[in-house]
Amino acid sequence: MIYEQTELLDKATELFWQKGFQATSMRDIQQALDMRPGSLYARFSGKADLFEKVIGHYAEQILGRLEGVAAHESPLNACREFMMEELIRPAEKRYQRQCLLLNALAEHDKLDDGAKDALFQAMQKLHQGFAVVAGGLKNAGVIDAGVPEAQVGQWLQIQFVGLRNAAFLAQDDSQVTLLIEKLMLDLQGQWPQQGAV
Amino acid sequence: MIYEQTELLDKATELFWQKGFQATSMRDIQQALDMRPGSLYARFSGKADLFEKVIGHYAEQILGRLEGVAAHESPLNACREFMMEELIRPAEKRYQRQCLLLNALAEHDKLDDGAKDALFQAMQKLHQGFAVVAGGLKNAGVIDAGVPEAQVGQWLQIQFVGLRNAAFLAQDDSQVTLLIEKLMLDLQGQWPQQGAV
DNA sequence: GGGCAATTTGAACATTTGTTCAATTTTTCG
DNA sequence: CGAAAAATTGAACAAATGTTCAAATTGCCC
Repeated sequence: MIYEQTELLDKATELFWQKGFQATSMRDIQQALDMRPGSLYARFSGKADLFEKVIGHYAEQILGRLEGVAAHESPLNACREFMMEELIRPAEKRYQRQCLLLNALAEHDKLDDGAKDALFQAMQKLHQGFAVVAGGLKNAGVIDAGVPEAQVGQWLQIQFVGLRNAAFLAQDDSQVTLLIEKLMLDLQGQWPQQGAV
Repeated sequence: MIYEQTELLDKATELFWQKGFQATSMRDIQQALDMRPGSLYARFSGKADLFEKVIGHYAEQILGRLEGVAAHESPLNACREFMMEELIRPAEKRYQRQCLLLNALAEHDKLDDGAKDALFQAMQKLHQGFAVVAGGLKNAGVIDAGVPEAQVGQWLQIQFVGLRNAAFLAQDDSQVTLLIEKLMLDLQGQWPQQGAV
């Protein structure tokens, strides 16, 4: 069976997302893609290399979505929608409520240097995406112009990461919705002054 | 070498925290404790059982700390202190900035049913701990009496989880301190109404 | 000290893992 | 068509893993 690089990466992403890096064996991937070991190794130098590509692919996708949020006519509403889409996944895709990057980070010392670098770079890309959203929110007047975008970006990332965990564990999605509304309020709320105690 | 159960669990906790469940081999544990396989298996029925006990031990400890926070004369200050303690760890213990439970959750489908149950129970215990803190905050008048404790507890847990990740990645601890201050402001900020859109 | 129980030892086992490579099949192109 | 090039196959390997258990050691009581 032959695949385009993207299609192959999408399938592998799904597996890694579902089971994690270590728990996903090359045989799992071989079976899911109906490929023999040699064919896979002809495309990727090894499991770490494949994972590295998957991480990059995933980060690129998220970054694109966040740039879309920032460019929306109402970044605030787009931000809420983004959170809802990511957090309220149907039961059969519940594993997608967890963050692929965060899970990878939990296993980061089992990754070789290349994959580790790709992971930290992906986290940075995520942060960058949220900083762009912060910029959009500032332009829209939601946030005071004096608050640094990087700071708001980091805060948004924290909310995103924390909410994903809550959404993964939650049995009732209405709770999650309520927590997203709290996020919306806090976004428009007060921000600490740099330097002030 | 002989160990008390607690001492043994502490050592094992350190290893699992540092490397994760799968990446920590029984041989790692044997070496760290200077114990031979049979001695370990005489105390624990297997790796999963040991991990289960570690998770329980860890959750119990955190719960105790949170109850202390709630009982403090100023729960708000105690809450800030708790966050600072957990998030600003020295370089040699940076791995402790990540959450043992969250990391375990990332590997949850590699755990057997017993360990998985223990993990979900531990997460619930964490939530319970934060709900107790929320109660303390309500008593102190920080939060409006109309906001449910469980909801504030869940929100605090989200902040905790998200901040840990940020603190783990952060290169500058002053950024983390600033984000904790934002948490303090949001805690005293507005809360969404149940049922309202 | 002697004998019984409990604990500890460490070699060994069965699986699973990522990876390799010679042989085979498929594709390319004059 | 036919030969060279590229891709695919699948059996095999070496290393690591969780776990077991008969033998050796230690601890305890009379």
